[in-house]
Amino acid sequence: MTKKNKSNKRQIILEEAAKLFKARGFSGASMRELGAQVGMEAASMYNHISSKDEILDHICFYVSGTYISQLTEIEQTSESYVEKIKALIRLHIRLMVEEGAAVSVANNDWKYLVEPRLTEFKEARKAYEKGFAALIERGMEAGELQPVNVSVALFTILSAVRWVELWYRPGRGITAEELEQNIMTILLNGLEKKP
Amino acid sequence: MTKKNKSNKRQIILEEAAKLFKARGFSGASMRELGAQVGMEAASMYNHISSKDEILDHICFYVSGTYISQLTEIEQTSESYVEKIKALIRLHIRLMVEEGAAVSVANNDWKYLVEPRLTEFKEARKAYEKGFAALIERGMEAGELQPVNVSVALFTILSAVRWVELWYRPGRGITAEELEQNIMTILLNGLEKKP
DNA sequence: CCTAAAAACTAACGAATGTTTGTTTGGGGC
DNA sequence: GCCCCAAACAAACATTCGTTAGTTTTTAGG
Repeated sequence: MTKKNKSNKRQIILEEAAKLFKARGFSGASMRELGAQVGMEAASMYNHISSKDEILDHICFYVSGTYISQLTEIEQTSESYVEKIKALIRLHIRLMVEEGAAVSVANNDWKYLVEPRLTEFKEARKAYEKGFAALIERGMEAGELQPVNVSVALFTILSAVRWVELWYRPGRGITAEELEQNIMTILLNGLEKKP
Repeated sequence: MTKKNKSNKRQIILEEAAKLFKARGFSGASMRELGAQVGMEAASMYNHISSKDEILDHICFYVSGTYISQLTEIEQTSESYVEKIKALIRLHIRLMVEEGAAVSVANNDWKYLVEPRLTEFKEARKAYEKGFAALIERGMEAGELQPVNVSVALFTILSAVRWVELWYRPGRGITAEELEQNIMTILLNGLEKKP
């Protein structure tokens, strides 16, 4: 119980921190603001977390860990490359919809991580991009994808999915599934109507 | 001369501020850091600018002003909708390549603007998005574009172009023209190879 | 050269920052 | 009913923040 309660409070702090960091930025958010949002004094939170930096660390590596483990899973399926890429795009959209705040913080505030974790994070991200790029490259070699610059394709996909955090709200007249469908269509089939 | 010199120093401060804000975020960047980068004491900069907030204000509205004036220009041409949209995508990529720091700050740190300028900025951005969305909608009605959710198409385009700031360096083995060509192909024709 | 203005500097301000300290509180186990 | 310890608190810490004040240096014009 005690442990559970402790984990619980810690979890609440981490979740509220993700929301606050997303709204005000890591540097712009103060521990006193966070305390107010959690419902306790700033000092009290140090019973559950060890520093502001640790909060950011937890959020960033939670997100990067999720991405990487899902990538490894998708790599091992026996789908076509197009299907694997689709699955990754779906993963990005879903994570953005379900954990928008955390993903947003990992995307925008990772630069405030302190060494050596900053380097670790950058390496994890690079590994993920490399794995994703390999799928795109294989897809081209297999003739499933159009021949374009692989890095450009990779980053276009990764970015095209980022705006979801800024725009998507449940009840905006579009469901998460429709969102996926529309983004997928644009990225894979293109906007222009072919005769 | 005096006036010119003053403008000059002011311009240098604004440019270095854009770089610094991009690297460390508006909240994370201090006036003392900026002073060091400009080559003078923090206090000395107040001979040329009136506050840190004013710097951010200048950067954000310079960028939004550029976008809006270019949009109005493109709207008035007699090209097809696809061509107008292409021109806008080119504009985004070019501005990102040429003024990456300022664009980046306007994209990420506009939330630190202070009222009433914050509201003004948000309204300007909304007006721009509305104008851009109208072009997409007309393009669909004219049968030039595939029928997808207009907002999704709009934000996918706007985001797909954002990563350029994080990735593009002159001399990365790809020219700005190739970049444009590749992004345009992906967004308009799609990644998937059609039989 | 002399002078007056522009622009740089040093020093300091009050406010806000993350965090520590020491103390109080309150609920569960004996 | 008592004790204990996690968890809350208020108060204060040193540091950093944006900015101002006062002073000195640099610059340009007569």
